[in-house]
Formats: sequence, structure tokens, C-alpha cells
Amino acid sequence: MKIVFMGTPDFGVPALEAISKRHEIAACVCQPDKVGARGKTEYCAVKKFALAHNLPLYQFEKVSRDGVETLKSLSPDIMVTAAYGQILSQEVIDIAPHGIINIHGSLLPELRGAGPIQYAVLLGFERTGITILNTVRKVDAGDIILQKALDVLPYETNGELFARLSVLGAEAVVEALELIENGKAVYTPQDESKATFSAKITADMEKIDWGKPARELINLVRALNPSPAAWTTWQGARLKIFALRPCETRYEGAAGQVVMRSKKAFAVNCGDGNAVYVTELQAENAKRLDVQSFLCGKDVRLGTVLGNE
RNA sequence: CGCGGGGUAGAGCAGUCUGGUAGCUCAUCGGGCUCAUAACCCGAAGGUCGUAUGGUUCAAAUCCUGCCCCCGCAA
Repeated sequence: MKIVFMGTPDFGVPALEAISKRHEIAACVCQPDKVGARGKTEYCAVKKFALAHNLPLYQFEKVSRDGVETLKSLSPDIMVTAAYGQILSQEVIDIAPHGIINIHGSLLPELRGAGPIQYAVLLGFERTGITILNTVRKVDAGDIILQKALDVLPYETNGELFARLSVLGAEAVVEALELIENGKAVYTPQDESKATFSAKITADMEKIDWGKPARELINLVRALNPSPAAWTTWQGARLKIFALRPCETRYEGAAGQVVMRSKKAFAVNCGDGNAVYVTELQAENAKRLDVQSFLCGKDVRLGTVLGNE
């Protein structure tokens, strides 16, 4: 089939690659270039892939306004979206005979919206997956074509789960395209009563509130790993925390207080009286380190209260 | 040209302001102690201090300059 692929970050790249081996990519569409770290413009993952494989690429400011004529002229059979980042108008949805299918990182109708993978980790889901669905005007509410599930590993981070789901998404979308091409696709409506929503992670969620229960903080930290990362404060500066592990011993101490310190580790008390080991962290202007390396150069004193700024 | 921090032993850091024998913690290796340990004691090895073998100087990790790389914030 002749396919237009719309996607921006890494999530869609395995799918794009898999599709390009079996179908004709009429064009790739991704978000405009952004000013990245320290003022340098950065190309998104889909753009890099398109450039590396000589695929036609479009970056519309707003595809529903600027891209309609271009997309029509390509006359695709179907369009595929994967974390594209723009909401599509009915006019765009109607361009291809088979419409648009989306690769979504959850088992819909659970976790519709922008951050399904982060939320699966944040909420401590033990199972999640990929849904291939038909795109309609209402976000992530279209009919389901197929789903593939996987188990979330005990301390899996958002980044790790994201990578695994993007691979699973590639498998799923290839299967879905085959079903559609052969006229065998079954479109199953979602059960609206079971729909939940995953909002975008906001900046105020990134600061660790040590008053919360240990389990909740462990999930928050892994949901924000690797980016944007949860943080607390220490010695007047921001301290990013990339991994926490539960500590079986209970200690007396306030929430946020360093209640255990050895050469190789330290633990901080949480609001429910349980402590957590901080196992991976990063000081301002410094590299991300495992706790043992960190403690070689910096002294996190017993009794210090983190987040006290 | 958005603002800022940094590159010193395998790892993490101090030393740079106020130039003058290269230092700390961990890891490694050897030895010792302990019923035992995320334990302790003794000793050893390991660095042309990112780079231009750039400039200043009797002397540069330290002061000046160009370049490379890394990171934080802001977007």
C-alpha cells in the first residue's frame, strides 16, 4: 500500500522502519524542528530516519491547516500516526480511502491521551500494551483494530518500557496493515465507560514530595526516567533522582531525611514511614551516576533532609 | 550568537582565586584481623592534570587564548 507516516519521537521509528520494508512510504510527516538543548536545533527521530533513508519529509506547522493539499496530492491508501503530536482535522482524516490508523501505547480504552506509557508506570500497572486503532476526531476514541499486551517489569523505567512498546507497536501496525489490505480488519468500538485519560506530565509533578508513600515515589521516579526526571533539592541545588528501591528496614526520621548512609548507599524516609534507597542520581552540572560513584565525590550526611528548600 | 557549570589515576571529586615536589574517597593488587559484616588495619600499583607539546613566566593543573567534548537551567 501507499502510506503516509506521521510521527515525531523515537516511538514511531521501529514502526516506520517495519512499514517501509513492506509498503511504499509516500511521505513522512513530523513536527517542525525544535530549539533543543543549549540553543542548537535538533532533528526529531523520524526526521533523522527519513533523511537517512531518503524518504520524502514534510514538517507542517499545523498539518490540518498547511498540509491538506500536499497530502491529497500524494494520494495515499492509508496514513499511519505514531506519537505525531498534532490533533488532526476531519479533512485530514478523510484524505486516504482507509483513513488513518494510530499506534497507541496502552490497552485502550485505558489511558487515552498524551502520556499513556508514563502513566502506566506512574500508576504501577503490571500489564500494558499497544493498541492499533482507527483515528476519529475524538482523541484515541476510534475503533480498535488490534491489541498486543506485555508485562511491565518490576522496576522498569518509562524509557525502557517506551522502547519495548515501540517495537511491539511496529509488529502490531504491520499486522494491522496486512488485515486492512486484505479486507480482513475488524473494527471494534471501545467501551466508553471504561475509558481513562493520561494527561501530559507537568513540571510540578517532577519535584519529589517526600511526604508521599514510598511505593508512589518509586513509581513516580521511574515514570520520569530518563526524562524529564524527578528531582529534590540538596545543599541548595537541584538533585535529580533516577531510581529508587524499597528499603526493608524501617528507620526513625522525618520525611525526606537521610536515615541510612554507608559508603555504597543511602536511604531516605518517605511519608508512610518506609525508606527508599536512592540508587541513581545526578547533581546539577554533573553527570548521571550510580549512587556508589556519587558518594565517592560527595558526602550525603546522615540526618540531612532532602527537598528542604 | 539565550544563561551557566565542567573535562585532574579505572570511577567520583579536591587542588585553580593567592603559579613553586599531584591529593582525597571508592575500586584494583598484596598482606593482616574478625564467628561474621555495606566492617576494620597495613602496604602497593596506577596521572605527560581534554587539546593546540599555543601564549605569558625562572617555573603553569593553576594566569591568557583558540579548538574539541560533557552537563545543568531556560525554551
